[in-house]
Amino acid sequence: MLLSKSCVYGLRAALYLAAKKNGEYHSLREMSEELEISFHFLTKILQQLTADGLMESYKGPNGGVRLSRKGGNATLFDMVIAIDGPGLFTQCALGLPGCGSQEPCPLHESWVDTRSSIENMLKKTSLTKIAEEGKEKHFRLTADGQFSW
Amino acid sequence: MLLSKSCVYGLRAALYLAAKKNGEYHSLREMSEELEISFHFLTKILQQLTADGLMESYKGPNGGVRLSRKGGNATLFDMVIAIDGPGLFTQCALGLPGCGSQEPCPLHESWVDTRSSIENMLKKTSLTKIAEEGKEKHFRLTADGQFSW
DNA sequence: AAATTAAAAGACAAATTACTCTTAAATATT
DNA sequence: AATATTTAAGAGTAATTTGTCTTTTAATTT
Ligand code: SF4
Ligand code: SF4
Repeated sequence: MLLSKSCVYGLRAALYLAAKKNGEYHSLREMSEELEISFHFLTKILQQLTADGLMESYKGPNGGVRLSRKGGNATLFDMVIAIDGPGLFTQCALGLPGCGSQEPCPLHESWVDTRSSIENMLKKTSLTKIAEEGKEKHFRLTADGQFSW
Repeated sequence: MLLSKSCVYGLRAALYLAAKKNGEYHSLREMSEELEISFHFLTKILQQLTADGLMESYKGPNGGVRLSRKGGNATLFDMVIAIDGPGLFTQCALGLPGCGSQEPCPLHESWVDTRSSIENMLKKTSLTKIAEEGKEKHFRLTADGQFSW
């Protein structure tokens, strides 16, 4: 798997918030139900994202989470880094330490190419752009496609 | 992580055998020591590859494993499929079922592109080609670079 | 035939990832 | 002030991946 489940859930939640745009707080309960993600698990994941400054939260009635300024301008890459860390973009095809820093292997060139094609794709894709396209084209965020933007 | 550890170990072992080329059997003990992979774990992994017809094994003194005809002509893609299964090439960026078969999301196009760039890279890279280049250029198969072709 | 070598198979253990539950802290409403 | 709402934090459980150990099976050597 390219991305961990935590990461995928985090992305879905971030897209959810980006689509609602207006900087309102949305409760985790609401999000977990609409996105069909375990409430407590989602809580954990979004805690990471708020700790990382990509989201901000507010406690109490009508509280919830929303994208921070930083989060609103973020790309998929930023989200992936915040949750899965940089491993995907630094680690080596053969699991050897120090990719590229020592004598390379024949895989190196092709590997580094595809690795940065992943990286570039994630970097050029901003949350808000995706969310807008998502609303236009009615893409789904849930397995059953029941989620409406 | 793109590839599981099992998969990475399997690839290293396959490259090892491809580099030795002459269709001799190599014992798992020898390979596990040279490649610095746990003997028993490597055994399990290569059992999968022999079950899949990519390698063949021989018991008893001077026994071991070697690449089968099929394995000798295999690409990295074949190895990955045999160990990690097709998930990497079929699963979706957002973890939704049925990628592309239902209404797509805005991620779909970029996602499918990078996904097939991974796939193409693995498909165009044959084990034996890599092993030859590896010997020429003295690339490393182990963390410490001590392994010699 | 007996002993040795090496893979196959299966049970087991540790580590990581995925997920759940409970309690605490902050904010709002009454 | 008391109660309700909602996130934070932490402990605990389940599942998967990773790694180990033991026994069995096939082949060779003596
Ligand atoms: S050269 Fe190949 S083996 Fe060496 S670090 Fe880069 S990808 Fe890994
Ligand atoms: S369109 Fe997007 S969400 Fe839908 S299956 Fe393809 S990658 Fe996944």
